[in-house]
Amino acid sequence: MNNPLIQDLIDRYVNVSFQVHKKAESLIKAELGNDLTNDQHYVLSYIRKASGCTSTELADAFDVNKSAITAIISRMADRGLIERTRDVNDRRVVYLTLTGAGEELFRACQEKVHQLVESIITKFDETEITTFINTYEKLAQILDNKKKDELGE
Amino acid sequence: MNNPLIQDLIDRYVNVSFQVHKKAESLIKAELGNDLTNDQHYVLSYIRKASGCTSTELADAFDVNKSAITAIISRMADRGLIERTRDVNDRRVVYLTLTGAGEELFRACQEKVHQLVESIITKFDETEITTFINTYEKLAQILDNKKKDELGE
DNA sequence: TGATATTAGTTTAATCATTGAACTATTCAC
DNA sequence: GTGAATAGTTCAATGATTAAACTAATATCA
Repeated sequence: MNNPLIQDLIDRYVNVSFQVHKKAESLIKAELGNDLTNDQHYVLSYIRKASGCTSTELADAFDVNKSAITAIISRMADRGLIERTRDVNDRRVVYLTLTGAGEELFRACQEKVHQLVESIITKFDETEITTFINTYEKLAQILDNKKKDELGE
Repeated sequence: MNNPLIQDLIDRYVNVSFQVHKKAESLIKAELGNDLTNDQHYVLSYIRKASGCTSTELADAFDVNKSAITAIISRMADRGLIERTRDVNDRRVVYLTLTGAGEELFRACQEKVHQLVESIITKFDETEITTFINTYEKLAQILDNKKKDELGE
């Protein structure tokens, strides 16, 4: 297609998503300091919500190789933030949970991240931000389907 | 603040931005294949628009240490994608430009990325996507100011 | 003018993230 | 009960990142 309007939207989207992504990561990283990398923060966040999840599930959610997850989990397990427990019935499976220390560190980091996000989104009026997040969530859904389509083919 | 509505928006935003970011990176990565990493694609894209820019400028735009840029540029210069030219008047400064090969590779990759983005944004109606991008751009601006504020303090 | 600051960029050592391939151990299927 | 599939790990290689020390060039200003 050669609709110039669409081309312009694509350009703007590619540009802005790249910029926001870089800057947001950087601001979050500043909040996390030396306690957690951004990836580790994501992983803690995921396990906290889905306590007892598996590496395979994480690899799916994060769209990475299972060995990448093994590496991240190992680093955090070494620091006593995450615990691995083998399933008694299917001994191939390993369940992931936060330790007390993991929970505590996550809460402290999440507090900072929420304050950061709050300081940002309160610069929008409520309708604007709600509309934005709605579309954003729709986009997440579309990307998810896109992924599944590709695997299905 | 304890406004539960805001808290909900923050939760939704943190979640969705994380998801979209992961999935989008992954889809773009699939398009780029073994030709370029996502970061390298960003760098080519930047230099193409700002031909003759410096490492310092890139480090600013990408919010990373200058040595990170040196490393990325070096890898791509080794592959003949980017050229470094010293300023004649201020011999500390190095200007970055794409080589012919860099230009060509970028165009091929950009073509694929644009097709991907087009297949996604055409699932929204035009008003929706325009509104979304407008807010997104406003967000980019706010993040940028936030960054400058922090440096200023 | 000349000593000192600053600036642009690189190098180095260390760490984290990622992949693909080979591997272990377990369970499933027939 | 043998062969295929599954969950997870290990290993080797590569890329990205940082902080600190460094080189080389330019700016400052006494």
